[in-house]
Amino acid sequence: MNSLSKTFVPKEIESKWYSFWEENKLFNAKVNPKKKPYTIMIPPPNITGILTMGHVLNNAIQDLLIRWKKMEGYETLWLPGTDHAGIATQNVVEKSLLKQGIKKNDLGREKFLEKIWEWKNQYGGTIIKQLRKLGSSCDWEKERFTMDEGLSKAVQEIFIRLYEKDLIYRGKYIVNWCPKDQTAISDDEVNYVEQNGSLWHLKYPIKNSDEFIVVATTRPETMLGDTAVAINLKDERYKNLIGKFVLLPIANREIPIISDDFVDMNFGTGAVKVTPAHDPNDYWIGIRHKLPQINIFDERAKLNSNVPEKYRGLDRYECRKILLEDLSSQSFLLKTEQHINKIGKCYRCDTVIEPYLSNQWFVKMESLAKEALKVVQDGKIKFHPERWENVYEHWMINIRDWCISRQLWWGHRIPVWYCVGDEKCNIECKKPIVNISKPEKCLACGSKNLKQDEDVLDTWFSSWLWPFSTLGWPNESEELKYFFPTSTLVTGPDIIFFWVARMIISSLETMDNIPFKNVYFTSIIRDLQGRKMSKSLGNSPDPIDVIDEYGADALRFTILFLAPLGQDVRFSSEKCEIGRNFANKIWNAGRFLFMNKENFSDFSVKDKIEFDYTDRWILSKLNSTIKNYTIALENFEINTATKIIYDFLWHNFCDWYLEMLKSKLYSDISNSEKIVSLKNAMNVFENSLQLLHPIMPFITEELWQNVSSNENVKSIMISKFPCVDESLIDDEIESNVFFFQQIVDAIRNIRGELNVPHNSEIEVYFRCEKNEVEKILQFENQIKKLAKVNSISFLEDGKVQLKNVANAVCGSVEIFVLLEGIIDIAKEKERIKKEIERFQNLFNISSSKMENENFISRAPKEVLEKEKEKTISYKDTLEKLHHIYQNFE
RNA sequence: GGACGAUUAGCUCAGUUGGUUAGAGCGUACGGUUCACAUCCGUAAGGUCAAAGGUUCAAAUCCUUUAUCGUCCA
Repeated sequence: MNSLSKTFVPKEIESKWYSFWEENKLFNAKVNPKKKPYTIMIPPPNITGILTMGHVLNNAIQDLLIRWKKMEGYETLWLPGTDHAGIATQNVVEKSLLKQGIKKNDLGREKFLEKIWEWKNQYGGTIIKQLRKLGSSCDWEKERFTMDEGLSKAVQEIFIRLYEKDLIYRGKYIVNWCPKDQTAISDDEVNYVEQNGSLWHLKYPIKNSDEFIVVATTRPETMLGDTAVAINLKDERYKNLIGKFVLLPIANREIPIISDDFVDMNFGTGAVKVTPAHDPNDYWIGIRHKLPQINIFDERAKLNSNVPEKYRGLDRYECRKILLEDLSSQSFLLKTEQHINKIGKCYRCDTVIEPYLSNQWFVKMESLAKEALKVVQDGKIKFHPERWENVYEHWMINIRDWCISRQLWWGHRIPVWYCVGDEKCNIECKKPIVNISKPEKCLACGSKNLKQDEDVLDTWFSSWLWPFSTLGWPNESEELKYFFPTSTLVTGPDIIFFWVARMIISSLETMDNIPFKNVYFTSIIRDLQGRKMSKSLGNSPDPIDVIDEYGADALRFTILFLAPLGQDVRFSSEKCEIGRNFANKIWNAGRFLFMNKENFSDFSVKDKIEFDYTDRWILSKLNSTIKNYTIALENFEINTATKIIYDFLWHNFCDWYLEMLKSKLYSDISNSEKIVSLKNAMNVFENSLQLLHPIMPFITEELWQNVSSNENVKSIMISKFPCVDESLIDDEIESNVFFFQQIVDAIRNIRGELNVPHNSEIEVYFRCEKNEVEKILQFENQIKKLAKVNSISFLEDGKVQLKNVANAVCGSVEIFVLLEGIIDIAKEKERIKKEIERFQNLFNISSSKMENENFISRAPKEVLEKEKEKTISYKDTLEKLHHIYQNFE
């Protein structure tokens, strides 16, 4: 192993090992009754998407879980795939065709879909390719797409099942309608912009009275479609009007005065006109109060026949102008206020969108939600962090029906046919025919003139089946039986309603089982200013660039290190230095071990040699690390786990253990003794690499291949995950080594503070109890090596007064560092004085507690005992420091 | 308006059920390149834990209020 370069170069090994894993089929999962399954379904990214930092975090966590569970002996399946993203994909392709001068409508539905498939086949796999760069151990042979044949079948199947159970229906729904493009658009496609507008106050006369109620509106023209006036029940001004009627001006209709919590008493006059057909909020008020919905526009937003003749055919803004004049002349317009409001515009053509009622398909959610709520409340499904359960509950309790139809071409076409019919048609022909394929004829009139519903289903209507449709449902495959329910879902909290909740619902409905046992909600990645990373801001680093610069391991490590459970994380690519430096550190620790191993031509040991305290110490530390690391992972405390292994490798293994090992390797002990320690070092290193592998797969594989103790196992991926050996956790050894470390720290502190040159070795004297002499001597060589000391001596109590020394007190041990000629007495005096102040402070705090009777009577015994010891120790240290200080006088 | 979260060193963040001398990484200052690593090693400075009350022998941690920021819902 002399080929290891001085610094770790990720590029040289990443693709090599990824191919190795794939060629050896280490990512592939099989039904294996001898093993327990562990399954993760990837949240399918959008085929138009490219890898973002959010994906990096999300997939690093999934890969960590999969690799860890695989090493623990589970049959792991991480199933990858993508979703077809109806709106996004259709828009992308539509735009690119427009650049070539081709319009969607000129092509027609079938040709356009062909174009989308072409696009999908060419570009749709981008993100999947990028995931490999990260090291993701997905089972690529099982990759799925939401518009695959099998998954499409699942969509049709669930639609029909729910329809037959009367859980799917067709109804009116208010959508964002673009009057220019004449299509509904999704909420995401509406841009809300602030505009200077007006707030018009209109007087509505109350029936059988001379009084008026004044409503304030930003859209007076919609009054022609008003079906109520709403006020807040708590509003004293209007309380007595509830249940009365007003006579709607111009339209001359009677409409009721109702009360609804939605009404903001402080906005406008506190009374609002309700137009259920033309405002989303009013729509819901209308639903709650069973109000009629009067649509006053046609699809071009011109007034239709539901308004008085005078206004028919007018554009909505033209109508507003004329109507305001009429209201004014008839004294219904009380006043006009300046008002800034937000209006929605079509992101494509900038036309003001019109909330518009249209025919849509819905899923009845109420009955479905009940059990889905229960499985989370009962703890069958656990959320991490838990607090998202509240959000989930709130949504489930206040659930609304789900509008699943979309006016698009790209997606699963709704499996519904309508009889277009002929002269024989009757009422029954109007009933939709729900069927996977086109029925031969209308069941009512026998006509063969049938037309499929033009709309497609919401993309979420296919992804809510993802945990089981990907395994073959509705077919009862062996894989479905074995891998379902899945183990953990890793996703963002922003899609808890869109996706997580709906998967739980669909799974309970079709599989009669939960879809996953745990849900891990990831952090949101922000930039350094705390802004969400987004394409339009351009503040999102391209993870592929980051991988090229720092390496995939470094990126994975850094993002997991920075992202605590449930908190957002501020990221910039420079932070990957944390991971890169750590990788380099491990790399060099490996180099050190391999280089030293090569110094021995025969690496076997014949004599029976026991481990010394340094070896037992690192084994003790290793085992508590294994224990804490595993507990952290089991609790989904991933950044805690990351910190634990970082701290162990860097600060225990490298900083102390390897340094102590050096002093042995360069001493005159026997080769066998050296080899025993070196072998132990390699064993501990191997275990550390295995712990770290799920986080940093590439570098650990590369190093493990050189350190592996088992030649029958070809990859660290399938080596056995370290298991804690409690018998090796040794408190006594740990406290002894801690004692030694404190001594070394104290001497180093003196060296550092007094600027003793690195290469000048120093003489050190100790003054301590007899039993501690032995203890210190045990560490003699290590102290010499780690604190750069050339001689160690002991002073008998009170016998010698040393001048020209720097002093330290370390528990009951006094340390004197001989610094003839170097030491500045005044400076040293100052240093000791500071120490005295520090300990005096500690002593005061501690002793005042011990003087507090309440503390003594009420604090638990252990706390009391500990405090007592502290007081004694501080007092002892203080006395020694005072003594030293007096020596200067 | 409601719900949830955040506020700890110059910066980014840890801190489990109340009891440690409140930690880490980066940055800063000083010293270091013969023997794994300058992507490194050693040392140090830096905090009235957002504010005010309260509970307790004991509060960064629990409770109340306030402020600022953020997310979701309406």
